[in-house]
Amino acid sequence: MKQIRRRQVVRTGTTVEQMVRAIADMIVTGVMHPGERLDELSLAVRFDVSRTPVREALRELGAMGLVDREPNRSAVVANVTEAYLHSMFEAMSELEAICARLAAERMTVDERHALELEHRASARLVHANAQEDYAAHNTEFHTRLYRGAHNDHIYEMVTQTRARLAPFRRAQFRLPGRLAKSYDEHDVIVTAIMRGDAAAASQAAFSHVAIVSDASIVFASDKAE
Amino acid sequence: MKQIRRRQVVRTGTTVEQMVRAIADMIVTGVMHPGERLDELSLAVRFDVSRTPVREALRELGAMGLVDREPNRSAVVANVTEAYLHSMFEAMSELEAICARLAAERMTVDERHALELEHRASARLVHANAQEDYAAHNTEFHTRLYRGAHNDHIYEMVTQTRARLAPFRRAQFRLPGRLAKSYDEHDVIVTAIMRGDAAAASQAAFSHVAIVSDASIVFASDKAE
DNA sequence: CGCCGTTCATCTGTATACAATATGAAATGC
DNA sequence: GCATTTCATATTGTATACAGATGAACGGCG
Repeated sequence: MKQIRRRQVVRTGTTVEQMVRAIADMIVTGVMHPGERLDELSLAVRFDVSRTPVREALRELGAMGLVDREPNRSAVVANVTEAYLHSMFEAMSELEAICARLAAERMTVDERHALELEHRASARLVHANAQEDYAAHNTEFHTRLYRGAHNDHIYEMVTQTRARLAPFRRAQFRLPGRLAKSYDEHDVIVTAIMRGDAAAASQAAFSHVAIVSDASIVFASDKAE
Repeated sequence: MKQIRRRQVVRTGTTVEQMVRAIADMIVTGVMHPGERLDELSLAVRFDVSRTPVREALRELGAMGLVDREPNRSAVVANVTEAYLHSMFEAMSELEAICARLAAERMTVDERHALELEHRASARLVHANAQEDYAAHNTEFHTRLYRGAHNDHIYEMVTQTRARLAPFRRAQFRLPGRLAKSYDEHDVIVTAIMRGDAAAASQAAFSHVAIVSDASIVFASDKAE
């Protein structure tokens, strides 16, 4: 009498892994905001499963750092301290620098070519001030860098760090002129990588992320309620 | 009528967090070997809880990378590929280098002093060839470096990476002469940090870990059955 | 009028029951 | 005798039931 309406909600096979991805996605893409509650029952209803797999998903998200959990409290979208946020941005700079350096040394000819193409293609988006599309390109660009380092563990770390930072830098490309600056910075990185200049690539990648960090931290503190 | 016998086995409050730590510890300290099964029922009996919290602990360990999980199979102690192992060691070098650099720049006077004391104290262990004790000292020494970088996120990453590597470098100080070499390498790092030479500290830390990596990988492939 | 304790609703933590899947052994056909 | 199928058993995956904790509403009492 209480399961009259089934099958209305998320409509997946709904394994725990899929739930993890779905929830992580909501957090990373900003559908859910830091501090927002994730109560088990609501999620269970939403995904049309019992609380058991929901709990497992939440625990996994907790281990990833995307949600905060305390005993006998609902999990909440991770709401990091300003100090920790700063440490993540700094770590991100360091990781990007490493990736750029290794990429300059290790990328295959194909990878270099693809990176350059991706980069050149984004020029159009800058001129059109297509912020959404540029953001997507930006993700792709950086992912190519991370992959280009040819180190799976570093890739894991940088990807996870990036995911955890995502909720805090949503608005980065809204800053006036940021698109063009981003493009120029990418250009320096690409140029260095193309000529195999590890030091220059590393330096450029470090600054690039550091700049984004500064801007984002401002925004993050803006929307702190 | 069926809970006559409780409280016989592991004797903790046995929260999930404690189980995670306990199992992680068994893996990291080498009580359990890569590939070994972790079946839920055995663990449940062992910790005197039901399978539900055990499953959550295993999922968390899976997220940490300490155990591998596949659908409908028992979790097993993580058994990484040689390629991935190599990527972790390389990442470890990079992270250590970062920590040493930042530590050289940021450590407080007290921290520097404590690091130097810790280091000097270990000389005795080298002469006595006290491998176990030196291993403990070594952990402490590196932890001081990580903390000294004053970056919580990097600390998390390096700590987690170190934990995942632990099962694969158990025997590092068994190599003849390794203790003395380790001490000398630490010495270079400490000296550089004491005089605030970030570049030298970074370089020394990088090589130090890279050397350990080489040795460990040999050992790891030795004992691959 | 305000403070404190009680009660109740809500939610998490854990145990248990059951369903689904994989594994290994026995049995059967070739 | 070997391969294959079938079935039993062990183990994971999920749902449900219940116990414990937390927070809020309410009412008594100073």
